[in-house]
Amino acid sequence: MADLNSSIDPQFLREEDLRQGIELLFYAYRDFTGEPDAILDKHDLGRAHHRVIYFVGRNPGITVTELLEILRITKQSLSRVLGHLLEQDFINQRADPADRRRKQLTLSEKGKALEHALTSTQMDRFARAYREAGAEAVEGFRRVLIGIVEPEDRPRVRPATVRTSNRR
Amino acid sequence: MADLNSSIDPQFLREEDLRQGIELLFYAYRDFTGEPDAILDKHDLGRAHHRVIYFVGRNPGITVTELLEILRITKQSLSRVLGHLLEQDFINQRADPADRRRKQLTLSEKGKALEHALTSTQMDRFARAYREAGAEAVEGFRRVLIGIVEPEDRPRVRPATVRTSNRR
DNA sequence: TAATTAAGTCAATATGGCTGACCTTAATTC
DNA sequence: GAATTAAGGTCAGCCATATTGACTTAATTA
Repeated sequence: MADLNSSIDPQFLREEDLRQGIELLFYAYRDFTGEPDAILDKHDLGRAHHRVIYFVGRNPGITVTELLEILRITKQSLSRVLGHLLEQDFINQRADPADRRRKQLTLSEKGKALEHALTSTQMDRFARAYREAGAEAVEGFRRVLIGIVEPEDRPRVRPATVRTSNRR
Repeated sequence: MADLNSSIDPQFLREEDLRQGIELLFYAYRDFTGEPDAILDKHDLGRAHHRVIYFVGRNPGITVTELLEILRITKQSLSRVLGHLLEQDFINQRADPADRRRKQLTLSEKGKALEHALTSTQMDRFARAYREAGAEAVEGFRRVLIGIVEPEDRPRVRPATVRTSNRR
């Protein structure tokens, strides 16, 4: 790659700043998973179960294949975790009436309760960070993170709520 | 927790926006680890090795205990991974002359080369995202992520380079 | 000298990924 | 209608990486 410390680069593209970004992402992800993990432990569930519960809750009626695309794991890996959640009635499945091979996944009431318990710890963390940083910083946070995500998975909707600056 | 959709909250604290943040962090982390993982595979190493190589490279002379505090894993878990990296001469250790119980870890030339190969893919990703988002967004990104990290692990130094706006 | 600290080790266990092979059911296409 | 394709599930085994707990060694410090 090109010399990152080239004099023509803006200062925030210097190696030191890029490394700080890498480290912040590592630490933030580490800490952001800590609280849910503690709750999951009590239910004998792991982080993989959390991810499934989260995305099923967020996308009611999602199919297994769609879930696999989000999680980027294999069907076999998902199967164990999903099977467990079905057994324990955190998740319900029903055949898609339009294509009965597909099984639509939804959270049960029990699943919704757990989803809420898990996600609310993360929302609290985000809410505090957002409040402290301010709306303009939140918009920057969003813009940078979207740039880090692979283009095909970037969120499509641009929430009206973060229109705080008059760029573009 | 309090009703997140209370009318007194700023709009960016609504549940929908908080969930978008959670998802962005998930997707960003997932994609940010993808490229290094592919390189690591070729060397028969895993993500755990990457983390060790990264933080030893970033903190030359770091001790095992200090590394454990960053990674938040157990000594036994680190031992296998670190042992492997020592065997394969990615990392060197030498006793701290001031306290010979402590072993100072550094990257070998081979380790530095791998560290660079791994990290440069991540720096490229950050550089592109930073460039597209702009200096102001980068500053917001930093501010929010720091708020998500547990206070004791927040970076201490405030780089002069990101002073691009005259806030505060 | 005794206690503490840093590091390493042995053993057992769990989680969550992976590959490969195979099956069922349903939809689509020839 | 038969053959093919697609979605989903299942079984078996493997591997990486995490855990707890008990213990050792060596070096430093009180």
